Amino acid sequence: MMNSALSPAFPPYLDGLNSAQLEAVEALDGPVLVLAGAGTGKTRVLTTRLAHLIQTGRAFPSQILAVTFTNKAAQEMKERVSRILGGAPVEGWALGTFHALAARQLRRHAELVGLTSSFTILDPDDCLRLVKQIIEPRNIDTKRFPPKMILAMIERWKDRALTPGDISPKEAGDIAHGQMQSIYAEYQSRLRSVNACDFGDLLLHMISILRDPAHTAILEDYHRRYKYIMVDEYQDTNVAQYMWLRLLAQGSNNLCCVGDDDQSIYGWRGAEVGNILRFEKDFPNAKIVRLEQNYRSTGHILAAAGGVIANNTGRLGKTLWSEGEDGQKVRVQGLWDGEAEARFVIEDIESLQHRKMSLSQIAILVRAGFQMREFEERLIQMGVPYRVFGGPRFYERQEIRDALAYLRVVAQPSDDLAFERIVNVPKRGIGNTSIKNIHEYARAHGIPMTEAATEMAANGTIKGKTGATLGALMNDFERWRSLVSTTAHGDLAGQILDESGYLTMWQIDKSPEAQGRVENLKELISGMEEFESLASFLEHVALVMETQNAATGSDEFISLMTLHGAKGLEFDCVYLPGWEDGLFPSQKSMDENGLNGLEEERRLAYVGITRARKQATITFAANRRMYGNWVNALPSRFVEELPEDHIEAISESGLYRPGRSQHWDSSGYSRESDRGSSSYQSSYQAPASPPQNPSYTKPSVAGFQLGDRVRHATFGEGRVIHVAGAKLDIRFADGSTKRLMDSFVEKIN
DNA sequence: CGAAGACCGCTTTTT
DNA sequence: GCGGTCTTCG
Repeated sequence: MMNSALSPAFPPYLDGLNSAQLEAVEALDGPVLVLAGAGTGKTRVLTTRLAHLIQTGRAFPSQILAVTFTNKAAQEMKERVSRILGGAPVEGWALGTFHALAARQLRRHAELVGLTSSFTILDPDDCLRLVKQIIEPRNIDTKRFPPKMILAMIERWKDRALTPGDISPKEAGDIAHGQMQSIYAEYQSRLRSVNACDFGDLLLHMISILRDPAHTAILEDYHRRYKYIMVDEYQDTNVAQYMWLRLLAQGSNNLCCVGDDDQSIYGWRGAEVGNILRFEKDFPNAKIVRLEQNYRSTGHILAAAGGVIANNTGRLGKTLWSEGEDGQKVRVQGLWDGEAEARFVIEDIESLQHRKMSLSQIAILVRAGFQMREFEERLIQMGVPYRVFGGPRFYERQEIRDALAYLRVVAQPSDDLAFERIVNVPKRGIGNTSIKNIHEYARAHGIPMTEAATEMAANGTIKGKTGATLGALMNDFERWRSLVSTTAHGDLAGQILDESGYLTMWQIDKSPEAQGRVENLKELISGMEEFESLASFLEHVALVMETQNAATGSDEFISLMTLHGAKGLEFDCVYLPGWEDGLFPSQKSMDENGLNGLEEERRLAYVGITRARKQATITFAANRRMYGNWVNALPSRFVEELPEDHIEAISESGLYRPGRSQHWDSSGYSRESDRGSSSYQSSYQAPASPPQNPSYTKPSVAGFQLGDRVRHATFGEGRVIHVAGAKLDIRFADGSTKRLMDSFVEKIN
């Protein structure tokens, strides 16, 4: 389409958009829903539209509210928009995650919900501790109703914007012996009393402020401020997020939501596909734009994915098409067991590698984390560099959370949860009994635990050595607090960790990971320096939980991650193992959520297949070891749903399942020959025989052994002193010990 | 108070 | 089969 011919003033950034994309970009006024299928240029539309708003003078950046789900997405949007606009960063707009934006608003109005503007945002760990405290005196059967379940229930209520007052006995059910409503109410009041919020509260409190008739001026102010609102991944919004958006959008009515109902995979954490399905009803006269031209995948891949997702009901309906080649059919392979599956996949990857395929273009996408181990072992054994995505994040590490707890107690003396976390870390002889006493004293007097501890140490309620230690610690906190305004917070943090003995605790620790923890703490401190204040740093950590990835040497590694983690990413070659009923679709999902659960699993299958640009390979195993037991499995029903014309069985062997239509069984298995005689084949000739060794042999440290000399791109030469799976502890020439992924080091002689 | 053994239970995860 | 949590004992 000759866009540039239409008008001489046609901005260059609109060049190359297809007609649907252009329509979405140019529909600036009124409610707009952009239904963007996988690989249809969603981000491009979003960023171009933002740039267009600014470029045409429709809005100043400060009049735009742009919402994403993850910090990563926000970051990407920021960069791409400024690139379109010529490189200068866009200043003054409200671009961020739901939580970051709501937090910013809530700091302005915190008093209206009984908080101060310096409220703490608790991490899930603290929230859980709070729940435990609340249910402890209530005689609740924690076997039947574990704290996690109770917290999850509260979170789901918050996702739906329900406050304790909204919980009917029917809604609460007989969970926790009918005490859920009162537990929730107590949870909220305890949060308030420590001047804290959980993530859900950020939106919940803002909603209650924005819809309070007593504060219409606040809502009107936001209406004046935000002329245009844009939302990414709308299919993942929960009710609370929807309500918040809706309140803010009432002013201008210029709301543009982008999403794909077929990629809604977060229902289990409160996302409401209904939000996107109902958009037209919620926003009358909404313009709907469908992006259906796919620029990512080949025809066969699209058709295979389309065939699977077509089995879902209640879709808005899109059909992806592509101008590209049909490409290679989706390959389907049954294997004997999980080990064979891993062997098959890795050997296939090696053959790709020999054909000069970049490892960075290959991904293995699993349904659940436990599937990764088998692949990791095999990858190590074969020496294929890989990286696991979605492991524990920086902020989740124990030492980081402990350090943050120290800082929180300093910055926020009423933060009881932080206080409890570190009062006896390192061990100071202030045990559970003392903590309980402090807790009771604090509750009885209506004061924070820090204050209670100070009093109790001073007035002799806690005597002897414990009292003295506690008194000294409280003095330390007082002293650190007095330094906040005069000391650079990075230095202060270093001082606190040092003087509290926390750093020493790890320095003298002999375990292999202790060294790494010390490094992490140093990284934390150096990372603080770029923040204005201790408070703004703590805010950042609470909301932005990403690790700045340390240098990883080369980017030549394959990616191993869950299907959930792969959303939004793309690779030339994608392996989708474990397509077995019960594992994928997950039995639990189907048991708990019935048809909805199954359909969400199917969307996950759709997401998985559509990650592939050129080649998708689906595998399933007849036998799998789960929780130490061998179970035999049937191929996933999603395998059956793959349209025959677009798939190819790789070999006839290993296909069992008598009595089911084995449409791939007799079809082509031409790839057999060009793979050559692989060792794995023989094991499948006789699928009736069980594996000789059910507890498969653990590869004894693939490439690396104790004492091996290795070289790392950054750290130089060293020696392997410990091996834990893929992780090696290496002592380097400078005397330091580091725990590294084996794929980042090279063996030397 | 804290270390050591028994016991359960177990998908996905961002903020 | 592993890891987190609870219980028991010194």
